[in-house]
Amino acid sequence: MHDDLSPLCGRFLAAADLLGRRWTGVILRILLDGPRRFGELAQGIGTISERVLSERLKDLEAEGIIERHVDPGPPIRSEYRLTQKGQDFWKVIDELGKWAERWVELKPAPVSVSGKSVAAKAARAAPRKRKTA
Amino acid sequence: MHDDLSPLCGRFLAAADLLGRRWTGVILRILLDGPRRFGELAQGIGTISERVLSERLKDLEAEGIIERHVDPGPPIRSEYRLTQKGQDFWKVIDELGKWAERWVELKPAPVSVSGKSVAAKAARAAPRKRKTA
DNA sequence: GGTCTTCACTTACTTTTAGGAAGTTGCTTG
DNA sequence: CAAGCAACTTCCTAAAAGTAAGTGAAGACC
Repeated sequence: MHDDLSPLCGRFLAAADLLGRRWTGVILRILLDGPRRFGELAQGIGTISERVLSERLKDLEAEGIIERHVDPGPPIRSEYRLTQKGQDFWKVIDELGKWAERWVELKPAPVSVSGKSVAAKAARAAPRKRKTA
Repeated sequence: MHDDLSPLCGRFLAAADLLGRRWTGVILRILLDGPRRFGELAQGIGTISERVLSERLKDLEAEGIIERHVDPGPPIRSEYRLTQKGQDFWKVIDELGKWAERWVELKPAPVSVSGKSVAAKAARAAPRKRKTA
């Protein structure tokens, strides 16, 4: 079956662990478009909390994936940009994006189309993003 | 900068959210090698708790990424396998693996080589996998 | 010059998710 | 019939993430 896959070694586990933290993929996706400031990232993502964004940026910086540049030009502004290690992540993000385009259907709203409840199974799980409550 | 990337739309966010749950990438990586049973997955991953593995498998099944086949041949056994949607994920996992090969350095152990503490920064964060405690 | 606002974060507190271990069900083996 | 799988659940604790409010420095407004 895809016997040409990279092996499941410690390296892979570390990478999966990184991407397995919430928002990491989205942050990387945005930074691949170019450097961004803290506020821009927060806005671009929309639903991330500043607390977690701050945490994630520190994680990524510690991993050497992004760099933080502070411009103290009085209105103090910081900017985050990808290192080479981070830039190199682009193929992963791109493939994820392609997969999403092919397979993810936006659920427009839990409406039923011709009697069949479209978002049936989704309803019984998903305590993530219950912003509506 | 990579202006040919897929857009940051709802589809991407959903995909990133999926992969942003811990263990998802690793489970997919293993299933890309072929169908696996619950116990095999648990063993293959090593450090996942059965509780979470069970949860993650249900998530993935609900998303239509894997299928659960129960073989009631008295020793009841279940088997998980990828659907087409799941198989199609292979490029993402493969790129992640390639990135990991290029950029992830295995930290052999927190030994100091010639006086310099090797795992210096790693030490102050990482309450994940503190199995050693 | 006192007040207001922005930016980039922190702190404090709550909820959700993950980890760890023991229990459950159904069937088999000694 | 006690023990042992296999595949899960349950229960309980410990990390993460969510939410809101606060901090500090620099302008901008009045």
